[in-house]
Amino acid sequence: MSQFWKPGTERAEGRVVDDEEGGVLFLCGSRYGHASIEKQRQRLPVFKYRTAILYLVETHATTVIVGETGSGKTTQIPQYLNEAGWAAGGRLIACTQPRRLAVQAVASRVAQEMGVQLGEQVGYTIRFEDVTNPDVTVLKFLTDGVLLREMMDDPLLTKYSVIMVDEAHERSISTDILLGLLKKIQRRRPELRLIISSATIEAKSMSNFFCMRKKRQEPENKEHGLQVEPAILSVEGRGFNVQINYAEEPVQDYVQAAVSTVLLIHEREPAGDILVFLTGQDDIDAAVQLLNDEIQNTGKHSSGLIVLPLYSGLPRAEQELVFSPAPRGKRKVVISTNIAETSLTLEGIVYVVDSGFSKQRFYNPISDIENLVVSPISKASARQRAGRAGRVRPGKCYRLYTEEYFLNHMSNEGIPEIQRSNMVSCVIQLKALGIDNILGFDWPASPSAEAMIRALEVLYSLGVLDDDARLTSPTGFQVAEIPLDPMVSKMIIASSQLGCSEEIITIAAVLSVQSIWISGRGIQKESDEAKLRFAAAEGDHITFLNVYKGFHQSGKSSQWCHKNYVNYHAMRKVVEVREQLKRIAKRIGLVLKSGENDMQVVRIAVTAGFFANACHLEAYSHNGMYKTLRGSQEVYIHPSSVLFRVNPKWVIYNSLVSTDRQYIRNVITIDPSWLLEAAPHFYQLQQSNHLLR
DNA sequence: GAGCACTGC
Repeated sequence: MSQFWKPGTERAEGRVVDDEEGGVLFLCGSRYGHASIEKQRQRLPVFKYRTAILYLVETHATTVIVGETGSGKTTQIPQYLNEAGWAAGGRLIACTQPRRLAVQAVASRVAQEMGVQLGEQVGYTIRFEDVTNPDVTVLKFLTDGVLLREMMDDPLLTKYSVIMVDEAHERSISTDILLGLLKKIQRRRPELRLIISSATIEAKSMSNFFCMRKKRQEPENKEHGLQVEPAILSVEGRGFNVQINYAEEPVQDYVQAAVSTVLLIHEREPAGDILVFLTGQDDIDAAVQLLNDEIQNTGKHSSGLIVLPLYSGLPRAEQELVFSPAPRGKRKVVISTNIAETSLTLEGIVYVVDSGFSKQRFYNPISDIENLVVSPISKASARQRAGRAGRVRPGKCYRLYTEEYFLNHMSNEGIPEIQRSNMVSCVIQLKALGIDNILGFDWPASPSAEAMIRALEVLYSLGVLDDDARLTSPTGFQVAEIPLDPMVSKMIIASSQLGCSEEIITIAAVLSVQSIWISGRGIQKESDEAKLRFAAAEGDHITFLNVYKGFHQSGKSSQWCHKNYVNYHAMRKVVEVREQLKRIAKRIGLVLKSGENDMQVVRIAVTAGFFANACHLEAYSHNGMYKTLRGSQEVYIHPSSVLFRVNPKWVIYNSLVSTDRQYIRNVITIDPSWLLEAAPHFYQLQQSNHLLR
């Protein structure tokens, strides 16, 4: 192994908190810390940890907490705050997480530690689930997205006295919006305490973001006698040391290199499971195949390996396999996407193999296309991946890249999601919160001007924003209330006027889940045939209505789904989303009505939201080439669509995926005259001549 | 005749 692998030099890479910075309280060092920090650090007993946190919260408007897995910050800090009386006077302490499962897990653990019933003093709120009691709940755990929704009714979050934002370093869109808004709220509510929990490497930039003093236009905070500079507090976790090994030479083929590394670990290292990080299904299937071939060919050499793939698209039952412990004398190898980096935690992992890559979404505001691209990960991600090896005992991490690359070429943080995404939903959310100057909003990381302008254009064309970029009434406010892409929301509002909202809400719910079909190798033929049973000549949206109707008539039966190659879990989610959408529709004054069997009116409602995605079949095109009306891009109907090879003259699509060709997915036929009715301002006279030609 | 990193309201 020494021929290939070189141990890391274990320096204090990226460590940003230091006692020389002043105002930094060291509770203890980091396991990555170097010798000088080790010497100076003090190990304080737990009661001082509590005292320190309370002191910081009493004296600092914002406190940035850094710490490692198992440091207890997520569960203990809320309890300390509660004991210190921050929840007195009917005020609440809120703690956000980016994921639903984490919210549930943390809330139930805190309730258990406090010896109270979940949903009483300690509760949680996630989409579709509110386990709180307004009269007695003092500690409330929630997803950051839910807190953002709450701000639409209560922009200053007046019922909370402390807000803790956990996992802020992950920089999800919701977290970034929330951080920007919290900074703004703090000017109006100087008594509000913020606790930002972040990975060490991000602590300094979080602290800088919340530092009021830097902005000259904010001198009034001194009047409140608060220290305006955020404090940074570091806590130690219970994680074990992970020895980092780097490739000696740059790796040409990371799938092959990952496979070789797994075999070497298996041959030379003591018992313990292996977790391999690759980028996606293709890589993973290839690696699984290579490993299994190796096991067959070499017999004894690699026996005792159990190879398991893991990615979110895998059927539920196969995903469950990775959680069961390996039988005695066997070693489990889990080959995974990023899902195992944050969303799932596997026990028993001692060795991590890190390819250094992941798939990331990138949005191009000029072409308005989102792409999935294999990209290098950040140091923060690399460290998170390595940490997965140290949960049960000291572990080892094998990085399939050189140390020189890690130190000198890998970026610290990675590009925040907000700079890689379409801004349409984000802009309408800020507008609804009364942020007028969208382009001047103080973000932790600013989205590109092009993306913001494109979003404003789209919202204007939908009639959601007026000439002064303010929300229109009622459409703009209604669209903002619906937790979906604004084009889908607009379609729902139109359906209320057209008298087919029951059908359109079903379509909106289906479009909001990944796929309602079961797919997989070996069942393509059967599932295609099953799909034909529901296929509608009008296109995919109407096909979805047929599936939902069948599911509903079966009594929402899982057997029915199984028989028809329909994904039962997805359909359950459709039902849940549909119910939520109906509640919201009623609240904002929409009419719930079925169009009965009139599918034309349903297609007109779809056009009202998605007119910008109209395409027409190229004349004399023999291979089904379409061109988009806006932009004249060449696109093709995706083979998964019921309209594939049918090639009607005029269609509208829901989404565009870009691979070797541009494919349009979820496609429906339209009459071009509807475009002019839906958006006369969008399709000007010139285009209308073209349309009628 | 293809292809789906991962969340979330």
